[in-house]
Amino acid sequence: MLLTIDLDSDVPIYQQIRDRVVEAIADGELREGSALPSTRQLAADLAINFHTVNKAYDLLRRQNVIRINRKSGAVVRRDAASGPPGPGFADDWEPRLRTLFAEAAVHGMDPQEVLRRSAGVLDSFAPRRETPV
Amino acid sequence: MLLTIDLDSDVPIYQQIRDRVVEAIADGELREGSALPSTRQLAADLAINFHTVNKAYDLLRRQNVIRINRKSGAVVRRDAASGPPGPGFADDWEPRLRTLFAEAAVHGMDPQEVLRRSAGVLDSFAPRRETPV
DNA sequence: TCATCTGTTCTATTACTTATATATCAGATA
DNA sequence: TATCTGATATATAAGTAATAGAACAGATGA
Repeated sequence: MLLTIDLDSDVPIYQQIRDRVVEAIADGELREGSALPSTRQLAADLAINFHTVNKAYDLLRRQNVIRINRKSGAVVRRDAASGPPGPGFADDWEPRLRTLFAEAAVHGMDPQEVLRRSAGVLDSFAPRRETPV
Repeated sequence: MLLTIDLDSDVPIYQQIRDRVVEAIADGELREGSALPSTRQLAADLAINFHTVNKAYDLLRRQNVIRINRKSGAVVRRDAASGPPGPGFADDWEPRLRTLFAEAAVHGMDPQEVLRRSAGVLDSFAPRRETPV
């Protein structure tokens, strides 16, 4: 199974699918250019409605993570992670980092442990492909 | 103004209030034991319904960030950030860290820059109060 | 050619969430 | 006493999440 979801979670299913796909790309399980399952196929595998998968894929497309062609289906964008992030991305991303870290701080997690776990997560990701010469 | 919200955001208002309060605590703007505005007062300041503030405060209470007494109102918990975080907290927190970092990676943010920004956010927080002797 | 699978689009329904609006009550306060 | 507070109840309007069924056109492989 490429992807698992939790129907009991309060995170919407389409959001879980988006998150799992993004994580699979970061982990290197999904390479750039590789195809995702068809919406109907993934919906059948997950035993959910194909409209829900459609919504997740559309979200990934709007976030420039995948491309969707009528011909080749949903494909991980080759240029999603090439070059520096768009200028607007960090402006949207860092406040969310700040909120997440504040939550850890308030619950008593030591700053050093936050950094340790952060480094651990980053180490678990696949190394960036070298820019072709 | 203790707190500002964005009515145009797709983040629910009660969630924004929760996030801002958590951040204010991490920043040291809200000390442990200090009181939050009354629900009606904050609602008036923000020009929103007091039920929305009520929902935010109730969320903060269920997440053990504040205490609510009929007498003293909403107060930042003294023991929210004392001692190590509950064992279940990290299990809930780290997957969200992983999702956020995966998003950065997919959008081409360098792991070193992720770490740099992480350290920067942690540095912006107020130092933990020393455990009384 | 034919059957099938694909993405795309449309309408519809159910259940839940978000935010608002009133109203009431009891305890605390000045 | 008048006022502010938290707490609780009900109601409503708008939006979201997920489901369901249907239809169409392009692509695919037998």
